[in-house]
Amino acid sequence: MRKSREAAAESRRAIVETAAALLRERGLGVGLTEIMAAVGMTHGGFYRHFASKEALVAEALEQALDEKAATLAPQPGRPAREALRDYVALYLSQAHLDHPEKGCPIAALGSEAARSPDSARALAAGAEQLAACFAKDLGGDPIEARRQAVAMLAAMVGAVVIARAAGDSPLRGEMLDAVRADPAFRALLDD
Amino acid sequence: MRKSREAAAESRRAIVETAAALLRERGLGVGLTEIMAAVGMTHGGFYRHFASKEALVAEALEQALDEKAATLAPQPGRPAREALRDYVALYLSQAHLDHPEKGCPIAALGSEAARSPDSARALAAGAEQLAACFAKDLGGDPIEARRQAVAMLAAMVGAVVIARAAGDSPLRGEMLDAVRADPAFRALLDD
DNA sequence: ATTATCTATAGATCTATAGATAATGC
DNA sequence: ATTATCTATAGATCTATAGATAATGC
Repeated sequence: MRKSREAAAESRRAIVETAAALLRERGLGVGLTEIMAAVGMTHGGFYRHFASKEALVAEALEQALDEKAATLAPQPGRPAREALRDYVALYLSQAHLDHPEKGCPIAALGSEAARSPDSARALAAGAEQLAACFAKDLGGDPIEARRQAVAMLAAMVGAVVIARAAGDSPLRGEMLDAVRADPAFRALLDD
Repeated sequence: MRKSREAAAESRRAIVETAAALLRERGLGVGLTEIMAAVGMTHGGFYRHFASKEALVAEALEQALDEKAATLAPQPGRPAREALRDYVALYLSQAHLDHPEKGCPIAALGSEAARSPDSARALAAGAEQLAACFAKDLGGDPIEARRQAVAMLAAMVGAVVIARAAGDSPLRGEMLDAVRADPAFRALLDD
């Protein structure tokens, strides 16, 4: 049942993509058997593509975070501040709470990832990337923009983590509202 | 090797306390065998005290969060705002980053707990409790105090989650500094 | 007699590896 | 001939339970 070189590369890509979604949905404890089954393969084939589960996890997180940062990249003819505004609005939305598998890996996996070095490194690199994009898009004094970018990232991640844990209690929506109404966020979102 | 009723109650208390620390240190994946061994018992004795692992986890998280909220309780002859200031200063400290086992369960377990209903309920109840204490201690207009309390909680949790994932990169300290320097936090911390 | 704890184990995971299979690519 | 994938399995977990043991508490 061997596949062509091209098809094998596609298998690899599918494993990373599927892992990126399943990890965010179910956590770092999700098994290789389940990931491979979701791709349509058996777990035995895994080690032709990756050295270890940890290697896959790191690659999946990196890719997911790069995709997120890419949506913040400057687009010709569109103000950077607008791209940031849309990013923040989507981040602080019910849709984001409901779909961790497509959402921010830091919010979905932050507390667990801090305990496994490779995952932590991937998340930290992503956080740094996001903070740098935020600061650039905010503009103004670079030092204050950087500080505000880092503080905004903290508030966004914390709001989504707590709101998700809140289930369907009132705190769920209140978390999003309270952060959106904070001065720095209002200035951006009301633009 | 049976123990007295009193000693059995002490065993139960020790299991909850040990679990509260180990869960925050190692995550929800920590095994009953390890928890019981840390208490000085074998895993076989566990089910005389608890119906399931999940029941222990919920109880351990509840207790840890109650302890946290208790440090915010009003003390005779001490301004509420001062208690809140100290709480926030400790929360946003290197010591808190370095000792998750004694720290905030929401920051230590937030993203994983969101996936297991009982744990999520415990964390959400704790978050609500903290938000209510914050709002009361902030004083002023109740609506705005509540909003600010919720937003501060989000920023604090997010900052600790990201800072812990950041390992020893510069982002670790920057996270704490950026949130501390945010207007609402400065107003409180500079008192 | 009751019961807190222990030993032992069932049954279900999980990561990783070994060896077989069958299709690609030379 | 090479190699992508599969089957099968080793070895190490993990939660939960069954039954034995021995000390408490009546």
